[in-house]
Amino acid sequence: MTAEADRDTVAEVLSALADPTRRRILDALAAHGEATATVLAGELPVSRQAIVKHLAVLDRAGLVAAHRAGREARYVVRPARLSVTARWMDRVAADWDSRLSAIKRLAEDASDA
Amino acid sequence: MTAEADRDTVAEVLSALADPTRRRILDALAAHGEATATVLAGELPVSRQAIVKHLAVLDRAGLVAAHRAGREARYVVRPARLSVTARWMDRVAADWDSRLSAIKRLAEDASDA
DNA sequence: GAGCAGTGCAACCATCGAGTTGCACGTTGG
DNA sequence: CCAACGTGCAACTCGATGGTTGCACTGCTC
Repeated sequence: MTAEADRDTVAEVLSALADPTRRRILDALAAHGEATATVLAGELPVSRQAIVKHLAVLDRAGLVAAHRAGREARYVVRPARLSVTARWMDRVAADWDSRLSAIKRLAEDASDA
Repeated sequence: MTAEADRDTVAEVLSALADPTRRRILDALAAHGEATATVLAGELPVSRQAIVKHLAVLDRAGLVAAHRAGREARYVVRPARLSVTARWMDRVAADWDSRLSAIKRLAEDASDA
């Protein structure tokens, strides 16, 4: 995956995870291993339709995958994109850290002079 | 930091990072090491006031810190919360992974029987 | 084959938030 | 000292989106 694709992935994952209801859906989904929108709607305080929309967002972000079993649409969590985003975040944090220590070094050198 | 505080932190960081403009602000800020809202507004295609609001959000999320120098308010990035969120994400991804392999094992056992 | 689950689609509403503009206040430098 | 610069606060607009309800369709089951 290229760096640009990574950036897009990260953007989608972040905005998908920004919503509390979607995080709860992912929690419930992970707990079940596999579940339908109707089942999830039974556990969360929102309508089935709301769940369906959220699942669509999560699907676009690659955080869940769907497969049909007869008349049911079963969803599963997908960890890959989450790992990508976690790594991105770690890289950014490390980058900030090194920049900050560079600044600090400069400041100390200046006060030495 | 307790697990609950972590969850709150993560929620705030995620919704702060969900906005593309805020990510660009953080980028620019990291590049400068230290910058004022006015400077940032000069580099990004939004007004100073928009930057100010975003910086307030980022400050609440603990991703930046401000200090006054005369009539200026200088901002700096703060990596800590970002690392916390990255670790949280990694834990969740690992959790999903183990749940998925547990399911898979069950499925294989079932087909063996 | 009739009826019931379960899904999918569409229209609609309300709220939230990103962005703008205008103005008043403190700070600094000629 | 006053003029200009930078900041902070408030009011307003507007699009995105989370949520709802209603209905049509499809597949299971008796």
